[in-house]
Amino acid sequence: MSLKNRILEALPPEEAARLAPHMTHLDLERGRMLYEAGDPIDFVYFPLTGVISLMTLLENGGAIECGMVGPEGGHGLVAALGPRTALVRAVVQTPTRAVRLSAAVLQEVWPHRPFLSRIVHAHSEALYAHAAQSVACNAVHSVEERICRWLLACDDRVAGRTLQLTQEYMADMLGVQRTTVTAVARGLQVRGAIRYRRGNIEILDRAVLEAASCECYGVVSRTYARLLPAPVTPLEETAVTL
Amino acid sequence: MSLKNRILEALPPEEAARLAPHMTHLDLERGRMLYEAGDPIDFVYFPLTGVISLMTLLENGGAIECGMVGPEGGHGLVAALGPRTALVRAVVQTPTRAVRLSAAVLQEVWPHRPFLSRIVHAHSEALYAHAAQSVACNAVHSVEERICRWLLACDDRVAGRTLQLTQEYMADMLGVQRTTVTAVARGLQVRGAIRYRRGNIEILDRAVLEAASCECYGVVSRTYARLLPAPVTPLEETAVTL
DNA sequence: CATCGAGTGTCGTCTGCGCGACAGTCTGCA
DNA sequence: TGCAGACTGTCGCGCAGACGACACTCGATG
Repeated sequence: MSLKNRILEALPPEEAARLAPHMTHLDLERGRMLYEAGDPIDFVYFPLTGVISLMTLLENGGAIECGMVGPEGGHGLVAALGPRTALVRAVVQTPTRAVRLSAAVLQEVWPHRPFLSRIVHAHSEALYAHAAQSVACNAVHSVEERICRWLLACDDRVAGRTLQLTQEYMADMLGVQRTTVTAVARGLQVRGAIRYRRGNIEILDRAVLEAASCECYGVVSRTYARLLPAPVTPLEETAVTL
Repeated sequence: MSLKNRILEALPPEEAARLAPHMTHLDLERGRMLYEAGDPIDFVYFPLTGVISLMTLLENGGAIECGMVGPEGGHGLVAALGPRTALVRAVVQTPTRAVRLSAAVLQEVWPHRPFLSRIVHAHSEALYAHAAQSVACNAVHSVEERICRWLLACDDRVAGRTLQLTQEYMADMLGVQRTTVTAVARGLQVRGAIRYRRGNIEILDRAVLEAASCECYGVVSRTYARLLPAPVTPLEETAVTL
């Protein structure tokens, strides 16, 4: 996977040129909180690789993932539209390389640029589709199905075959017990789908994961593919990663 | 509760005047499907009373509720922005009186009207907040908590104290067993919170429901209150309904 | 008034997973 | 090189809720 953000790649030259002076490259370490719910949104983050998790907060201190932003999107894009306040917490889930853009600049430029405008709306639709599917998923699908779905979604957004995250972290995000995650992970390892090693999950066989995951992975992927710019030369990329 | 849609009520006179000629009053019977996922969106519906449910479809034919639109909002508003395609199924959940507006007119008028523009974005934020909270809710809260939350949310949107819906329907929406709903409903009836009678639920004591529901009801209500226009003269309304 | 179907009540079984406890193992750090 | 803490593995108990079966009751309809 190349280190590119698909929205930035798809920007028409003029719009890219207008925004470029306001962009900064950043490396975001895992666990860093970009926004707490209610924070003012000052910057939009476009990941080149890595996952930013959107989390719903619970009274008991827990936080459940309700969305993801990776190289297919940008976090904070929605805020460019109206109320510049974060609705949910945003946390860097895996080490992330990203481009940061001032939200004020975006907000000023956006209304006059048809491409940006379209992409902002499409992105918010895609996030809604993700959340809506997760509502149903959490209501009726098993923990194993949901874990597989989640691993695949992460893998899609991270360069390389290894995800840096612990089982405990994963359990918290999904709202399940750590011991349940361990049991499922063991099963997947036995079946050759993944390899676990102290905070690193290596994806060995996506086909097994896909078979064991619920329909939600495919449904959401297809929605993203329909709404957002396609990866640049997907065939070449596949060749490279293999 | 008066039969008014809060967005329409809050429209500045000029915007209301511009849209009025394109509006039609409708009575929508329970169960009617306004949009299937993927349908083109031709009309926006502003309920005066009643609930339109947004549903995520599952492979097994099931459909889980992932959002609600009542007198506080409008269904199809989001579509005015960009892709005029329904993301999820929309079904009339309780008998609904609504105003219908051509989406084409809205799409044409919207970009030039600051109020409409703001409201459309705020509404889509609110729907996202609802879905995001439901993701967490379905992951960690009990069926009883979720049922109470759901009854309260319906009650907020329906004129009168009686909700016309069966336990079976409710079970499908929430993605739980009908027998579980029956058990919970029995318990709530014993506690004097509701009264059940063949497809009609009467809300007798909201305080009991609130105590038995999870935090999610309050969280989402407050988000709606923050983002969307307040009910017209809420105090008077309370007096009337009592 | 008889019938039929939709809606509700109830019971029993089974299982996925929450929840707590603890043991084992790896890695970084003193 | 040994310690400490982070991470994973495993076990057992208990329960919420899935799932199926069936009986009852209300209300509409001929």
